[in-house]
Amino acid sequence: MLSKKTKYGLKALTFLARQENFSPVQIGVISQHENISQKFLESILLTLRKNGFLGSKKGKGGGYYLLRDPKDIKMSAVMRILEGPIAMVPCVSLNFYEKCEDCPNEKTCSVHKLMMEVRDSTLNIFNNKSLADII
Amino acid sequence: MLSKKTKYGLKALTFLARQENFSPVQIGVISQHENISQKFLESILLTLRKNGFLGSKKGKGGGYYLLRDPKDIKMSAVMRILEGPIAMVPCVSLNFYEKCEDCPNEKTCSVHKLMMEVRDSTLNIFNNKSLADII
DNA sequence: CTATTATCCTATCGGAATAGTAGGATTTAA
DNA sequence: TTAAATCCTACTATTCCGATAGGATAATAG
Repeated sequence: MLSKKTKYGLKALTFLARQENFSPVQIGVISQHENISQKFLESILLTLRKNGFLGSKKGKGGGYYLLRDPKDIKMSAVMRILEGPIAMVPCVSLNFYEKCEDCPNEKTCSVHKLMMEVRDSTLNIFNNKSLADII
Repeated sequence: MLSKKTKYGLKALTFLARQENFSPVQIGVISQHENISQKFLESILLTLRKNGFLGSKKGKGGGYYLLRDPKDIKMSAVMRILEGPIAMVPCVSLNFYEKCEDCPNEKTCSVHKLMMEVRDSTLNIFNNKSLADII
C-alpha cells in the first residue's frame, strides 16, 4: 500500500508543476487545494526540499517551488525518497538491499524470483514516467 | 512491502507443492525447513485451508496438503487472500475498491492514473504465474 | 527597527497493523 | 486410552503511520 506521505507528496509535486512560472506557493495553498493536513504536508515538503526536488523561500511571498523541469523528475526517484524501496522484499531491492534472515539461499528462493519480476515491471514504469507525464 | 504472512504462506505452498504425492505434512516440518515460527505458520496455514487452497488431516499422521494442482493455483489468488489488495491505492483496486476521502475526482487524479498502470503490470504477472511456475 | 509572514525543526502522540505467543479444545490413529 | 496432530480464540509486544505542538529562524514591508 502506498503511504499517505507518498500520495500527498506526489499530489503536491503535480500541483507545483502546474504553476505558471514555478513561483513560490505557500504550504497552506497546496494543503487546501489537495485536502491535506497542513502540518503533515509541511514535513513532506521539507523532505522533498532536502532531497533536491524543491526550493523554498521564507517570509512574506515565500513558499515552495520546483527546482527542476518536471520532465527531469523521475517517478522512481520520488518513490524512493518518499516511500522507500520499490521492491516488495528487501532481498530484491536495488537501493535498499537487505538479506532475509530466514532465507538460506536467495538463488533458490521462489519468493525471491517472483518478486524480482514484480520489481522489474514496476521499476520499468517508474523509471519511464516523469512528473511531466502524470500531470 | 510484502508482509511476512504472505512470504511465509508462499514458502509453505511451494514446500507442499514439492512433495511427492501431496500426502499430509506437519506444520512443524514446514516451519523447520523454512525457518518460520511454528505458531505463526499455524495461523497462516489455517487461512489457506479456509480459503480452499489446502486440506488438513488431524491426529497422528496428519498435516496439511495441497488440494489442487499447483498449475491451477494462481499467484493473484494467493496474494489477495494473504496480502489483500494488489493495487497500491484502494481507489485503483479491483477487488478491494474504496474511494479516497481526499480526492474529489478520480478521473483527473494523477496518482490514480499512475497507480492504475502499476496495478496492471503487477496483476499481469500474478495472473500468469501459478504455484507450479515458481517452484 | 519592527511587525508580520512564512518556512524550519524537533519532539511527541494516538491508533492501527504486524508479528508472534499462549493455552486449551477437538479430532484421529495406533 | 493415549499420544499426536490440527483447530480456535484471545492476547501481547512492537513497530510504523499519520498527524500535531510549539517554538526557532529568516525574509519582507512599512
